[in-house]
Amino acid sequence: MELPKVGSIGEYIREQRTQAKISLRQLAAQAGVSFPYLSQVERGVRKPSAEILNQIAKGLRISSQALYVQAGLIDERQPDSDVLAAIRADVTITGRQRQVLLDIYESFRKENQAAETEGAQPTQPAEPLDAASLNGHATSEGYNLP
Amino acid sequence: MELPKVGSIGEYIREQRTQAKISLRQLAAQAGVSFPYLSQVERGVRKPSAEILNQIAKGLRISSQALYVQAGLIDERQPDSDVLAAIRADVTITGRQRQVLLDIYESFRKENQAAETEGAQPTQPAEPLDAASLNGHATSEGYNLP
DNA sequence: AGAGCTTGTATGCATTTGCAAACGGATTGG
DNA sequence: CCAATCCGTTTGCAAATGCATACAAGCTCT
Repeated sequence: MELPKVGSIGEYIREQRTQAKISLRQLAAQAGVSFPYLSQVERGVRKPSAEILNQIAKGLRISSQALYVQAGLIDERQPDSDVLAAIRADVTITGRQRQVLLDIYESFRKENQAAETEGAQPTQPAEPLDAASLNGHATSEGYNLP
Repeated sequence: MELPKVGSIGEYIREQRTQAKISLRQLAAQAGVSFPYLSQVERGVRKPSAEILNQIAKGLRISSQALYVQAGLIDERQPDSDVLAAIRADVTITGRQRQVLLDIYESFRKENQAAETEGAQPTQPAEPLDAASLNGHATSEGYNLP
């Protein structure tokens, strides 16, 4: 019951391989994996690790990420927001900074959504983004918002 | 320059975890993996599979792809989505909110860069994110919202 | 002083990966 | 006709993953 609903990774690989008109052994050689193992992978008997997947993708000349998505290793759920995805993917900031940015951005979104559904009543949110919630979550006791 | 010089994936995970100020067990619980194994992963004793990596990324609230890149499982350089561009392109926030996010993000970047070039203690900034720098840097008087 | 709680780490064990070798089945050709 | 190759599959087996359990060090109470 754990098996993915559709298009197991193996079928996808085999499809790509047959479409490329190369044999199992050839692909295995090009990918640098053993052909028996590739056979098992294609039939779903074995579940390959990411490294093997990466090598197979290289041998197939397709993008690794396409395979990862097929394998369900990347939640390619629609990026709920480009900003969120970008912040999460950013490696130049620390985890805490990331957390702060995510919190602030989400509070912005929430505030705007509330204002939308309720109607044009901008005077109401006397404290739309309260520092307390942020402080409670993040350790930094900054964010004093006049 | 793009890729931060990181020895192993484990160090990166531990760095992100400690910066997020959560314990090993907490992250393990959030990620759905056992804490002893997570310990071994962080110290490089074990090499986690992609699924575990994915769960860790989820528990760590960072993008899976960032971890895959760190682990060397994705060598194709996909332009790690630019946070600044994403914020500028976002239409669900107001102009002032946008300005706030941009300011904060850039101050983070500047702070990290200063810490990098200057100090040889990247992991031990007693208060890397201090509210004073934010407020002092803020051009507009206060981040008051709509 | 201890009990009680947390933190991270070492150990034993089922399960799995991934490979090398051996196996049947088609096709070709000498 | 039956070697000579191709093809893909099956079969053991070393090595690794990943977990549950048990362990040692640190902190806070009363």
